Amino acid sequence: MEDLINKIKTHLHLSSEAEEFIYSISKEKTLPKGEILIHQGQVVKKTFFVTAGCLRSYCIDKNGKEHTLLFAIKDWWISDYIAIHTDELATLTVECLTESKVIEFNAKELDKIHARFPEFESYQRHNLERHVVSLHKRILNQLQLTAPERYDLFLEQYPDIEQHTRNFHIASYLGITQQSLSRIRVEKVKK
Amino acid sequence: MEDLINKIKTHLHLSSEAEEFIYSISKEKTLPKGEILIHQGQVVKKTFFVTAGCLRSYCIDKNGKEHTLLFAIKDWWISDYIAIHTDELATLTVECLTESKVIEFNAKELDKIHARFPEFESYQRHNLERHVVSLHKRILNQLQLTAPERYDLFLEQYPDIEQHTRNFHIASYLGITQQSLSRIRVEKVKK
DNA sequence: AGAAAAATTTACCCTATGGTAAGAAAGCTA
DNA sequence: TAGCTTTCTTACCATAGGGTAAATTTTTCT
Repeated sequence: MEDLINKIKTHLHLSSEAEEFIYSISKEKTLPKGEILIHQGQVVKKTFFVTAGCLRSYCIDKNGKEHTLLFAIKDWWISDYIAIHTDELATLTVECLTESKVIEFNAKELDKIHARFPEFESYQRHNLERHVVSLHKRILNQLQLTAPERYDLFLEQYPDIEQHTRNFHIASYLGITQQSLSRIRVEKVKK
Repeated sequence: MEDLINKIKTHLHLSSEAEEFIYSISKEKTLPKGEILIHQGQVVKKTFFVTAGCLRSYCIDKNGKEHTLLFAIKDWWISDYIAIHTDELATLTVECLTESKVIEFNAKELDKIHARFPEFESYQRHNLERHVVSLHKRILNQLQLTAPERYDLFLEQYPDIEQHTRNFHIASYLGITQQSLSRIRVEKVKK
């Protein structure tokens, strides 16, 4: 819980009322590896702030193949924002890749923070702007880089994540098969 | 100019002061086809609201190939938000695909609207949330769909855009070559 | 309209990545 | 630690899409 409060405080003066509000609507949880927090096809009400461990969100396509949208480690948020903001059922699944600690919020309740404490508006706007930038970059990288280049970039961007993930998770993030990633890794070692 | 004001008014009560502010910091422009609004490698200061015509933003990779990030038609915003929000030089180029009308803003000045008229905060937050959702969907589509499927979806999402764009623009958005798109189009006609 | 430029199509072959399957390695559980 | 399960690697062949180039069509310019 401290982690979230501290993170906010680096960007914002947090009144004791606002801090109290955050406490009142959140629940800290420790989750085992493999736990599913959001199930594809179900209603999505929750959003999670990660304080330890590693989670990922992914969709399953018509052939049963998984495609990873996001890995979330300490200090990241994770949920199915497609579902939350379009009021549809989950297209994503969110699972714990390792034992993890999260702070759970009801997304609709959390949203009220902006009305009650307007100083959160611009904080949240900045978060969203940064997120948009990272998504723009990811799309451009997917368009212009080869699979080995994307893998190298991934390792730069998530330097410690291989402790937490299996290779097939990374492959499904990069848009290649597990076998291709395995070949790419072999080539890297040769050099 | 009316278009922008009207668009905002569908989401927000717009005070006459705020309307006045928007007028005071904006400039309406008619641009010929081929005009470049943002040049890769230069400082980005401006952002554009499109009221007529069609523009696109794209990057050029190390082999000289173009990759389209976004097409913008009536009522869309376009700029290089990577550059604006990271204070770096433009990685993108923004060009007019047809003669177009835009409302030009200095991005930093426009940003002040949130401090001066706080009601814009939540409006902008919602815009960003919707944009994030569309980017999440695009990434998932790129991961799970074949090129012909992505093309079909593109035609659904931008039903009238083929009037404005060349096929190689669309190919560079879908992440395929012009030649592949040509083959896909031939196959579609056969069915 | 006619010439020039640009875009599209088509054909050829090539390469990166996919699919399947089997064996090896690693990780988990009792 | 043994046995079971999952993941990773390797090998094979298959295929989607890429690269080059030339012919054709469309668009632009004067």
